[in-house]
Amino acid sequence: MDKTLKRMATMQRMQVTGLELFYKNGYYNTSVDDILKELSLSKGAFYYHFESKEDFFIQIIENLLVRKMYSMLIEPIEGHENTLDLITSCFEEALETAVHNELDFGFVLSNFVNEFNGKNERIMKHLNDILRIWEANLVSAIQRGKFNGYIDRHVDSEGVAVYLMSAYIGVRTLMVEIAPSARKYRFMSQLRQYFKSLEPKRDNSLNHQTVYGSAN
Amino acid sequence: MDKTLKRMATMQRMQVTGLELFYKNGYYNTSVDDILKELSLSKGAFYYHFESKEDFFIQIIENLLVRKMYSMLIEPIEGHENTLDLITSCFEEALETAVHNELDFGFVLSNFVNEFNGKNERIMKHLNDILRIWEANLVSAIQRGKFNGYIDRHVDSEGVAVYLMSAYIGVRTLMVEIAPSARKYRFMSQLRQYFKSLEPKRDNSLNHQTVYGSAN
DNA sequence: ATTTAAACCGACTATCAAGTCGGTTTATTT
DNA sequence: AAATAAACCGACTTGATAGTCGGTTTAAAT
Repeated sequence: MDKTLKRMATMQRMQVTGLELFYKNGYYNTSVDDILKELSLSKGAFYYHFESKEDFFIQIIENLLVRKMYSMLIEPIEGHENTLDLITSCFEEALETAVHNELDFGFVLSNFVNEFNGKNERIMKHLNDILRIWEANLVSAIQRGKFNGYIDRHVDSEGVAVYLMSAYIGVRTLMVEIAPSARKYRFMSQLRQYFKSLEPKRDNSLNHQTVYGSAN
Repeated sequence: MDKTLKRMATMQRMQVTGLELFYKNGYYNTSVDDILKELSLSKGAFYYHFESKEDFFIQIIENLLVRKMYSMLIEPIEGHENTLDLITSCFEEALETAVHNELDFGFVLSNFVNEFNGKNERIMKHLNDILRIWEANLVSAIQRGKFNGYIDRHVDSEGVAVYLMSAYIGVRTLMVEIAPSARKYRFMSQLRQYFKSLEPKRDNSLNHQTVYGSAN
């Protein structure tokens, strides 16, 4: 096999297995040897390809986590239809993978935020970057929804974005142990309820000020 | 000093400092020596009073975390007024302590859930117990709100409870790094918006089925 | 004052994990 | 076939930390 190909293949295998184990057991609770044992590789191979465990992890963030966040939580809502529907089905799908205990990258992200917060500034910087991208993307989706008439124009786009991310991250935390499927269902129907309240009010324009923007 | 008093005092000091450090740096990232150094005590003192680090932590959960959860997130909403207002001001206050980087026990809880999930079943059992108590309390608050006419009777109490806990835990995760104060403000105003949508609809009873209960 | 035990000290052990490095294998180049 | 370098091996070093234990201090009881 071509040497560069072999290099890429080995690094890829290490990163995939690394992310799996880091997700399952946490970064600090997963030793490099754990990953290597899984792959029947040695310390030498690892430190030949990566500078350090931390460096390894950052490459995982950049190569796997960022891409997956894009494909699961960012690109799916970049269409130009009703953005609230897009977000709904996007969350629906992401939470479904969570129910089946598969890797759900929105959660992986929030998990790592929890684990590294206050402990590793360098890694936090990378994680925060992803959060910011997610947030910015949600904000522009909401704004698009307003522009297209699916969302009331008085709605605070940034507020909704923060609220959505909060709710998503939170429900994933709650789903880890107790009744994930039931919690997903309940969560989703409350999300729909909340989205209903963001729709444009056409019937009575006098109510707008009281319903929205308690901006004091 | 009385010996039993001294014993209690020392154990209390250890637990308070322990919780502080466990919260700040995480359980696995805080050594027993870290705590002891903070208190100018020795290993001997620690293992004289506690069986193990794990046992120590469980006592912290039972003695400090549970009590604080009660006083911050459970008892404040046990009044008999408008429960949505009670929950709002309760969250408002809890998040305000979070803004000032003080110990916010709802977050401490979710932090630990993240840290121990899949790693320590025994500790998780204790943490899940608290989550369940919180949830049960929220559910009965919502039901009380329905009974008192502050919340529409078609609302799914369990759904709202899960949604509230999710949102709270999530926003706390988001508040750890980026713009906590702004995020708190945005979160709270969206929460109020969501609560608005739970209020009884008196004007048009025909709309009920379409607004609520997409229970398919 | 003496006894007794609770409370505490801190050196020590055992274990685990990150990272190093000299050596070996494998595949490509000449 | 020989030379070369990338890829990999695994024993070893270093540092951290949970838990142990024999000894010392402190304060209550007699």
